[in-house]
Amino acid sequence: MKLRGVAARSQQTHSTRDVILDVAERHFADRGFAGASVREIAADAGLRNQASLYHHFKNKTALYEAVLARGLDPIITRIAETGKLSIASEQVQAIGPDIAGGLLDTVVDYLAEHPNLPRLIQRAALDDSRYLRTAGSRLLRPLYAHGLEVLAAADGSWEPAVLPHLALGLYNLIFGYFTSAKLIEIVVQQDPLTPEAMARQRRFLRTAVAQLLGTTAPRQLAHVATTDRRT
Amino acid sequence: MKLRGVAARSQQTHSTRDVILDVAERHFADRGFAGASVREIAADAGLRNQASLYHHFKNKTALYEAVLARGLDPIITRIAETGKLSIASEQVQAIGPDIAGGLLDTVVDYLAEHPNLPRLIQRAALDDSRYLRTAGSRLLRPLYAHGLEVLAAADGSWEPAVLPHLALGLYNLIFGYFTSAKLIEIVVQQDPLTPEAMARQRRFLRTAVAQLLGTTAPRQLAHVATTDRRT
Amino acid sequence: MKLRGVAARSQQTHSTRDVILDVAERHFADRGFAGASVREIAADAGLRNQASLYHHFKNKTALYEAVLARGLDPIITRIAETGKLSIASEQVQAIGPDIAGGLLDTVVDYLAEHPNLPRLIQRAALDDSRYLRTAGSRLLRPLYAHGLEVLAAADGSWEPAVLPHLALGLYNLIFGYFTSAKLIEIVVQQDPLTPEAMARQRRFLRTAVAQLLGTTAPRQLAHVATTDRRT
Amino acid sequence: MKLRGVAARSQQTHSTRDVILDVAERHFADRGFAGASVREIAADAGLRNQASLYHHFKNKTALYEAVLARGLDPIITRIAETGKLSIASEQVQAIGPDIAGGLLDTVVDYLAEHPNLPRLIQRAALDDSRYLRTAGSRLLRPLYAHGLEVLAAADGSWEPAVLPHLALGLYNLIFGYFTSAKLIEIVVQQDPLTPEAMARQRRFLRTAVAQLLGTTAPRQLAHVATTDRRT
DNA sequence: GATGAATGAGGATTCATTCAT
DNA sequence: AATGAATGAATCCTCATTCAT
Repeated sequence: MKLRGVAARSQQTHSTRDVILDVAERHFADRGFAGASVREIAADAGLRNQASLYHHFKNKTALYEAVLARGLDPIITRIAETGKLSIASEQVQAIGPDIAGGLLDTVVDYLAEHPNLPRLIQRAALDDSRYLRTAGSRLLRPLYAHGLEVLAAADGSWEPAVLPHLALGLYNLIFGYFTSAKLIEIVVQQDPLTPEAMARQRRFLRTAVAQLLGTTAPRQLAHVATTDRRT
Repeated sequence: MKLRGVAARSQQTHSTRDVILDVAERHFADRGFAGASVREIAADAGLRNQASLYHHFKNKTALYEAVLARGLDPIITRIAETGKLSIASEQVQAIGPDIAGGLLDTVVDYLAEHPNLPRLIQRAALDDSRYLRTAGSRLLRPLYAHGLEVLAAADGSWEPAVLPHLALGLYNLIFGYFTSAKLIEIVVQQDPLTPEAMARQRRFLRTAVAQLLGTTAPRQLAHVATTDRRT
Repeated sequence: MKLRGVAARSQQTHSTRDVILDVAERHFADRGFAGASVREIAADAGLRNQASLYHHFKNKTALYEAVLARGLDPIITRIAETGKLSIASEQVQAIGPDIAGGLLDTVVDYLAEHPNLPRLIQRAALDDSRYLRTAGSRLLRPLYAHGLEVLAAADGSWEPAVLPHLALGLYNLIFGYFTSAKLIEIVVQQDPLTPEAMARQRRFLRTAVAQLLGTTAPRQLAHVATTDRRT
Repeated sequence: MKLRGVAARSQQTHSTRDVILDVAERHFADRGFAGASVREIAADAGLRNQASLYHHFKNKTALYEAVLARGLDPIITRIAETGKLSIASEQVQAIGPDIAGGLLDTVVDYLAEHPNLPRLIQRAALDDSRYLRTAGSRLLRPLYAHGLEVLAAADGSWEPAVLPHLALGLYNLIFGYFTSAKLIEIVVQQDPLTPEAMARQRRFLRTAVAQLLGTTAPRQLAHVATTDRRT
């Protein structure tokens, strides 16, 4: 069995398809859909020729959407699962903060491990790609609807009409940190993805979310904040 | 906004250069640097030939940076001015919320009038363009330093190490609304830039900022929130 | 005619090879050699992979020539057989018209049943493919020589030098109908291959051929024309 | 004024656009639409780069249609003009054969001078290109309708239902000679476009058309045929 | 006999840019 | 200040073909 190039690898951990997806994720996150080059992605994936890539993905667009789907699915799944727990419990209101905290950690952990993803998502949000329009309707909408319910139950010094804005605000608070990573590095001149920085960000998020949801006194939260799961 | 023949307009408010900048801003915001096409920008600007564009801008990059500069300058100026006021006053702590409120309105008003800008900035942040690296060091850093001072003075149950995260969070809260506009439209199926939506967003931001800075009791803020300047 | 899975059919009338030939004939006739795609032919033939096609034909050219050969052989055979009959009879002159009529029907019938063929041949003639150059020399030349003899014997107010042009004219009259089928449909807006249209064409051809050969009075031919073999 | 490559020529007889059209006509006629390569057309036209071609024609398709239009226009114009003459005269019936003879010479002369054209047209008829569908409806249909009128008036041992077939037959008789040129060369092993061959073809056509229209006795036509305009 | 994977060469088209007018 | 023309490099994608299984 004589294999050359990628083929040699394909028997191992990653299939060619997965290698391509990995490389493409990085390229799309770094340079956006328009800025990424199929030629370069193929080359970085160890393919001798662009044509090979088209054996696995019909299109640049199909590749892009496969990358997005692979990245988004776990997030959506995690959020949905956490959501179900919260729905299952009868005391949505009381359990709110804990849920929120758990969800926060879950999502932030995942994003921290896949730092390409937030940029990918943010870029997709900026282009209004067809994929987001589809995935948006199908996946994000129920998620959003559920989020609103939780927020509505969580208390409310908030007038109902403003709740959607609160929801979006929370999203921006969480995702924005990663999205602005490049910007942060330039201005603050610190790597925002070190474990220490991430720990601080997690602490900040918990407190901030608690304050915005208004269910817990800041002081209590400050206490909770010290019991970090991960340094 | 398509124009037929530059000459017709050039006597009026907009010089050809400005027309190009307007069109380019839209294109860069919509599709990013790589996705925008000089040819299309020239065409949309009413130029019959791409060559004409090069009479006004050395190349695509120069055009891009001119667009960024024109868009960023007023924001930075406004923030800087508000900042000076706050610095000038001896009672930073007491005056904080008002300042914050004023700044908020100032910035949000400006962004609402130039909805391309936040997307432009966000894209630039994702791309880590040379321009942002330069402008970032020169303009954003002092701005950021000053912002930190204000936050530090504003009280806060916040531990000092987390303050940079708070600063970034506030930025994301404010800019993210516009940045995610396309996403919002898809998920919520409402135009996020109508006067009504903007008013709600302003109310949300005031309350949220007050809660995060922790200087004012939520209840009072809720009251303040009702006295909107703009519908 | 799309097939799902070659295996299902291969036991029946058509072997995979024949299915491929059928599909290829259609594709080559519709789009020409250059315009036809091996990939699409393979797909339309129910093959899941282009590679399979190469099991049956060495390459695209071999496939093309196989299609041509399969299509041309019966025509040449039929013409040759009719020719022999005519040669065998001592009274070529007298028997001419009948032979011509028989040959006409034979060929037209065959072409009507294989409407791809005339287009295939015409395309091959336009392309000057290597195959036609070979087959042309080998098969068509004797056929042509024989045809000339028949024409020469058939009487004719025709000067000998013009006879080759007459021969070609007859060919164009017969084949051109099918060759221009697409054109006809557009201009006349009628399907030229319906039984009725074919019957009219057969009637036209008999009369026309008789007039051109000049052996029979038009009036008589008009009579013959009414005794159509088919519809 | 320093000019290189095509530019040098463009001041002279042919503009770059015309040079491209000339080259493209040859390529399309030789190899068909699919078989012709934009790269090669550009190169043959003296352009250093394919991109230059796109300055003059939007598309390969646009180029193709420009070639077809440039080739067809004169033919259609000539036929239409001859048609008007015939319509103008009150005695359509009597004048028929002369008109037919004049038209024949006009069209055959033009085709003989532009031997690419018949192959171009034939290829277009075989592909059913969008252009033919358009031009077919717009230009060819009235032409065809007019032709039918003339045929109907010209006499008629022909039953009306067969007249369309007669019209198509005449077309095939005239165009087929050029269309089958490659085939002829192979089988007859003579260049079909020499002045002598063309003269014979013209003689053949006149006699054949007269016989098919049935208005003149073959013997008279044979006489007319000797007074050739060219060679 | 069939197929998944890979590949070099070439397909048409668009890119940003330059030059002479 | 504007434009028509030209161009090298790159774009995405499809071509026919091969190889190991």
